[in-house]
Amino acid sequence: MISYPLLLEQFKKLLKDNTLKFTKQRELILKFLYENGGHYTPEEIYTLLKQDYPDVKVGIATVYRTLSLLEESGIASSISFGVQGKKYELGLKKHHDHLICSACGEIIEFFDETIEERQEEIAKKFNFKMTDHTMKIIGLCEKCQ
Amino acid sequence: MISYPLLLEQFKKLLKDNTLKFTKQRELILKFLYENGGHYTPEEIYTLLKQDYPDVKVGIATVYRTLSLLEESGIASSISFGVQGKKYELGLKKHHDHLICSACGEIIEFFDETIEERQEEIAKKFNFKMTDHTMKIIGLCEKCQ
DNA sequence: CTGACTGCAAAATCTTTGCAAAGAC
DNA sequence: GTCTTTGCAAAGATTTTGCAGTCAG
Repeated sequence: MISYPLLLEQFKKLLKDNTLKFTKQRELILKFLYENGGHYTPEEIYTLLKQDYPDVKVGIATVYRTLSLLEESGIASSISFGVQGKKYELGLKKHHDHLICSACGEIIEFFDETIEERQEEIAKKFNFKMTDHTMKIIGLCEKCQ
Repeated sequence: MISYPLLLEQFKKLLKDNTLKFTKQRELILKFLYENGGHYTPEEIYTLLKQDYPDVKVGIATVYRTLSLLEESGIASSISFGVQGKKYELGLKKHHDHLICSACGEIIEFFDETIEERQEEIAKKFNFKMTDHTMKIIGLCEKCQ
């Protein structure tokens, strides 16, 4: 796992390369995702940031804008919950898929080589140029059953 | 594939069993999904219905309510496009997953036994009681590459 | 008849945008 | 200084809800 200072450098470079500016808000959001390491909605990030850093002004719009930026740059990725919005996580980790508990919302990550391989084959079979893929297993986690 | 009259009977029975009423609007939406057999957003269904049956009054709210009903009853299923909403299709067919072209929006269905099996195993491994699962392969279709 | 259903418009969500002020470089 | 970014509030987009009239059983 990459260290935070390194990640920060990477982010700063990315900003510089695109003539974007490094701001306190952008750093806070990146840091939040790094330190908390889970899946969060924009709203959650906004609320928790305000709570943790009452002295720094962050608007919800900035959270959205920054998350989009992080996602476009490949630093973060999102997982969609339909009408209920999206949750974001840092995309530093190896690719993985998700098990989602429909009762408590818990998200468990997993990776399965067989599935990955089959996906490649399926894309090839349909002459699809695969750019991304997601897999969600919805159900009840151990606790909620 | 089930015939339409049979599907309609099934739907009517479902309504009766739940003390719900069989209405022209509900029938039209079911029929639309049956005859068009693809994936549609509520908005699309609403617009096309008004176009095809100018004499029948259907409100967008009814489309949403009916689609939810069909989904809850297992007659239809939806596939989520994040912020861009959901698309619905009849769920009569055998379970399948989707290849989605990010350029033209085309949706191709596929089924892969290996992936299905692995999903079961993964759920079991995490003590998850799987109720549903979705897999989307995003990419560029043959035409759009 | 009775209770469910409908369309309408208003409300609710979630997300994006316009703009003037603030901040990075 | 210049040009990007920000927060705010307003606007958008999509979906849901309240309600009085309508309709199925």
